[in-house]
Amino acid sequence: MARPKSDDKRSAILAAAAEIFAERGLGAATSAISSAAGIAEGTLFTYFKTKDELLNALYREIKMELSSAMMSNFPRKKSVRTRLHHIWNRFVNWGVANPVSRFALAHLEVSDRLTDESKVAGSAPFAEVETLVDDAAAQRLFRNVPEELIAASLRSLASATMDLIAANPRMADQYREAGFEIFWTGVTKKR
Amino acid sequence: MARPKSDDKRSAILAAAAEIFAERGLGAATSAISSAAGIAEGTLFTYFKTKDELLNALYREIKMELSSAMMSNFPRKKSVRTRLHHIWNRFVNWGVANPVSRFALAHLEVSDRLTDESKVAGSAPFAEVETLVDDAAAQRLFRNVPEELIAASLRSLASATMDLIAANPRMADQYREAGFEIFWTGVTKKR
Amino acid sequence: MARPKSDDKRSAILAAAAEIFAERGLGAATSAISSAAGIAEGTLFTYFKTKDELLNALYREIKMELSSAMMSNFPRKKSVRTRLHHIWNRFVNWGVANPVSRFALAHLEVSDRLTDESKVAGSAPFAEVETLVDDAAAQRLFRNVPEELIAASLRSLASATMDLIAANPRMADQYREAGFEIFWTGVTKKR
Amino acid sequence: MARPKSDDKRSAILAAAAEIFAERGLGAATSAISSAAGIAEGTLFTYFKTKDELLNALYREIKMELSSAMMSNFPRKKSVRTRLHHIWNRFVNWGVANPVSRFALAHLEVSDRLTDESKVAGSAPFAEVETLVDDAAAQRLFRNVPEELIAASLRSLASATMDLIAANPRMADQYREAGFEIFWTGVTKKR
DNA sequence: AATGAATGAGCTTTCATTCAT
DNA sequence: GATGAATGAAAGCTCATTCAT
Repeated sequence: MARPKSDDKRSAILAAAAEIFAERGLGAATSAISSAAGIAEGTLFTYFKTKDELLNALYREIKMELSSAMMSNFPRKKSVRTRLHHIWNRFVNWGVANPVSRFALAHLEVSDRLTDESKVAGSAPFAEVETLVDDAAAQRLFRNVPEELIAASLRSLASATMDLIAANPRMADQYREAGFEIFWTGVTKKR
Repeated sequence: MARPKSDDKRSAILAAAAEIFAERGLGAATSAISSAAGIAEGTLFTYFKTKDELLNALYREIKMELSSAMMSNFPRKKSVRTRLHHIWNRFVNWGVANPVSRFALAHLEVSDRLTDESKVAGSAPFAEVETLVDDAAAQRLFRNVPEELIAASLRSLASATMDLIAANPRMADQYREAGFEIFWTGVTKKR
Repeated sequence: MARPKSDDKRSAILAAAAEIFAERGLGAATSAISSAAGIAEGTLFTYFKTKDELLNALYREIKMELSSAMMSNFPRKKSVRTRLHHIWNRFVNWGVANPVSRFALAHLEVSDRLTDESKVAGSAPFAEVETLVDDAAAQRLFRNVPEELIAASLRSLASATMDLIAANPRMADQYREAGFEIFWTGVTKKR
Repeated sequence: MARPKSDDKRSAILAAAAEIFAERGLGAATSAISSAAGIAEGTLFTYFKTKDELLNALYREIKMELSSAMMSNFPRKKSVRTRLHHIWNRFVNWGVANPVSRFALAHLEVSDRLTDESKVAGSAPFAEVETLVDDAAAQRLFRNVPEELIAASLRSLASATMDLIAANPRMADQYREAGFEIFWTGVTKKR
């Protein structure tokens, strides 16, 4: 083989795309991305046939990153609360540590350019969370609310928490813990 | 003035813009908007000097709409819970009843094209909510969490609730009530 | 109406396109055409939505030109020989007088970018020639050759004649007359 | 030389080029050619420095092929009619048997990318035809027409004949014979 | 010599904005 | 003020050619 397609270059493009998209939205020019990645305009298209393909690849990549950040060292045997807390912390910490990915993801998620395959692939790694919620529901830990509202609440409260931390990083620990308490108390039965 | 700029036309443009932006994102062409508004391409620019000006005007308009939807018949004298419940219900109902505005707003809020003035103007009408939260804090109703997390939780939980209702409108009442309970329980002190 | 689309400009584009295509083939850039037509690059596309649309319009225009050149003052009542001679002369003279159209047409005819509609529209004006050949066949003027070979011979001999005239314009009259004699003698019965 | 440039590969490229150009015109990408030839994109350029060089080589190759098809077993001693008939038949049969070469050649001949050298080289093998025509002229076989019109008529009528055969292969023999009769009768003196 | 990734000029087309009518 | 044609600067993408391997 001649020069093989380099994984480095592919990664550089994805990283540059995340940065540019996070900053300027998906309308940003591919030329901005290639130049940020330090490659020629045409080279981008040997790694991703179209801009949409790049978009979808980036989405899946970020989702995988996030999922592995959330799921590494997952305390599968511990209590529901511990497991949810683990997920919450990892999620929030990931968002705080990776604002670029987070913003890029936000843009990607509201766009209409993700294929169904990407959406499926992107949500697959979160199956564990579903199981967890099912589990808890079986244990009758939750208040009498539709199950899907539980997961949605976790996601949305975590996002709100990340925003606050981004605005005021010094308060990170307090926001993160308080956020989880709101979620947990809101969602579980009173005792 | 011979022919004064017509408020009708201005409104038509804003309505068309909301629809088009909701559907296609902010990248949509101004020509799509003018044609949806039933006016000539050039006419749009006598009402809004640039596309960004239109964007910002639309943002402020939607925010005002939302704010007045939330604040009409506000039970200023009633309990904190009643008042928050009022806001919650109005907010969620508005989002459900005005999906176009809601989606347009979502696009606008993640864009980098809103001026600081717009952001300020857009949040001003929500001052009442702040006051309300202050009030409640003074009454020591809330659990020991940073105050700004309260408002953020309300917003984000309400958004999540709207999404669920949009996906499954028959469950509207259940989602709305359950959502509020999660918020209220999560945020107030245990008794 | 504001500035109405001008027929002048449309014609200028078609003329420029003929010139450029004749010279460089259909691969020539649209920007070369717009600049030759004295308009901005974008303006071309308000008159022709795509390059292919321009191509097809040009084809039909040239075919119409040619057809009206051939058919004006057509001696409908005269002998078959006179009528064929008329067509021959008009065809050859048109080609000699309009080399740009002729070359552009040559490029267009071998391209795979003409729609079926264009091909039909382009051949329609030549129905008269068909009729003429049918007529002559009915009169048993032609030698025992497939009818379609008659028309094909006329076309191809005329083209060859035009090429020779283009290479040596002073011989125009001789080539034209000699060409017709070859055609007529080749195609009709010996007496 | 370690690995000499292979004639096989050169031929494969020319064959692939003929096929691709016949089908899509000269605008076709060199990458399509290299892939059809089963070689790498870059390899094409070790055999032909530029696309234009390939174009010109292909033109000459096809012309040589055609010429040798026409001239093999040439009945040098037979009558002018027999010799012209031989050429005619070989020419037409070649075109029918090698549509790819024929179409590629058609594209090449109208392009402006052939060098003068190529044009000269391409016409050289047809010197024999010239001689033949000279010969016949000396014998006063031809009608009183410019000599160059004779060769041009042969070429153009043969092309027209090939087109008809391509459209209706079952009629091949009839078209070929009738075509020749038109040519011969058209061009020679009446008796 | 062979490979195919890398390059960047060039292509067609879109679009916010201007301006003649 | 209203209109929509005119503008030209991008945009995404292609492709002949180069060059590291």
